[in-house]
Amino acid sequence: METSPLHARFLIAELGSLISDPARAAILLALMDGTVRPAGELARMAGIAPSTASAHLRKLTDGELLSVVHCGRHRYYRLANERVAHMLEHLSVSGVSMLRSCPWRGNPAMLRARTCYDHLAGRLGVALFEQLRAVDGWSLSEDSVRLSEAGRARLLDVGLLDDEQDLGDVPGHTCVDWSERRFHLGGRLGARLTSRLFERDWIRRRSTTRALTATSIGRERLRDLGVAWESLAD
Amino acid sequence: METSPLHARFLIAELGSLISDPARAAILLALMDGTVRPAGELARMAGIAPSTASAHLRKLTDGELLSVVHCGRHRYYRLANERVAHMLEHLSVSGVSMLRSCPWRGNPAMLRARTCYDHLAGRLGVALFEQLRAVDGWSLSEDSVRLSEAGRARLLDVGLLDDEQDLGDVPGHTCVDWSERRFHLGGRLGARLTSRLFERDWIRRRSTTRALTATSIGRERLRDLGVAWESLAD
DNA sequence: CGGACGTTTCCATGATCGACGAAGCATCGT
DNA sequence: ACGATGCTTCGTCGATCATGGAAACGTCCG
Repeated sequence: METSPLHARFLIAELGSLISDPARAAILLALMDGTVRPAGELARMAGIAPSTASAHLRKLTDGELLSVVHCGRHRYYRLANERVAHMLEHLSVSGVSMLRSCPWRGNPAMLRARTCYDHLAGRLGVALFEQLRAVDGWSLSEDSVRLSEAGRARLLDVGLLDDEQDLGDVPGHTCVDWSERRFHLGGRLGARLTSRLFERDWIRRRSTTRALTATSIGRERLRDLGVAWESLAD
Repeated sequence: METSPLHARFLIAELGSLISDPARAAILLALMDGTVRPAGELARMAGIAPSTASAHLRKLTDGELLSVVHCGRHRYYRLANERVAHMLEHLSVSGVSMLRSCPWRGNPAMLRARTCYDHLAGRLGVALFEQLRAVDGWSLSEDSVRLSEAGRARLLDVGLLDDEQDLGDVPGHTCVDWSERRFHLGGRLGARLTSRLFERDWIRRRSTTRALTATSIGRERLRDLGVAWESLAD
């Protein structure tokens, strides 16, 4: 169902209010790379007093643009989820790129496969999404992506899912992969499938970065899915 | 080059201010389907006095979110360009879909091929973008898409471009095609190529809608490009 | 030419909001 | 237990801004 047009204006306006202040915009920009920062540091980066920053941070968390984790006497803030990051990326209007700073620029490993928050991105993420699309593996609706029967069968086939696992109710969403200018899968479904890839030891993190590498067993299984790991290199 | 981080906060904040008012949000929502409406109608739809609406409309046009055309004693307003429309589409954060109302839902002809503002969209738009990508026809940079040498050669091959035409300097950009969850080409380059398609009579408008149909000569040429028009039907 | 209509400009009002300092609260280190 | 540190709450001031009515401007139609 669509959002009630009567209320949509208020939702948009509320969101607009949140980003209509330069200090809040600076805070959001500072967090756009996915980092987690304490309140004081954000105050300094925005050039405002701690008390002022606190008020802004409260608004942003109340508005569900930020999330906060208590840790001792520190409070660490970060973007609430990847939807917020994408929303901010798309705020550019006048041809000016406000893309989140790309730490993977010129990093082949990151371009090939990486995590985007909690799900798969890069060429591997895109390729998997496309391969499952090719076999009608997704059921696309207006605002979500779910695993179709065919998709579930496919993943069961290659051994990523078990018999009893039914992810048909888990919603995901398409996620714009700007490094590839294509879509990959995000949302809860994207996170679930990615954690399965880790559990099965098909993929592993490369050292401390968000870049990923496929294990030998993973490469075999990916080939079963129609994705040649070798071809994903630049 | 990236936008100066010092100024990005102000650009974002300015944009936020523009959409932070329910009345302005209502105006933008009313125009999100691409329609063109006079000031009085927008005032009525937003539930505010004409004088108030006039002030809002001035801000929105000054902020380059709307454009206005004089016509007699009327002033018709519309979204400034498709970037604004996409920005608004992407404003949804809380899982609520604020996608522009899709008049092509369940309309096979629109899904197959249509214009999106001034460029090609739907399955045909996506397929052409992907086919040229497959032959390295695009040179993708951070914030623009241009025709590469290979791409120019390809289009020259199939007869879409002439010898003397060099669109290498015309910038375009990727444009999210939500009906297909893929990218197609927008921006000035997208517009230029699309108008070429019309000039060559490869495609024509279907009656008065934005839906398109391929002529028989067009279908031949598209096949040369690796796009089978018949396969784009649902 | 004169009245109707659509739109904008001007103006005064009321409300909202961001700014910072001081004080309060919680936690860490010694 | 004590001060130091990180952060929030409170109170107040000043600036900004949305609002609608009245008046002015421009255009269309008798």
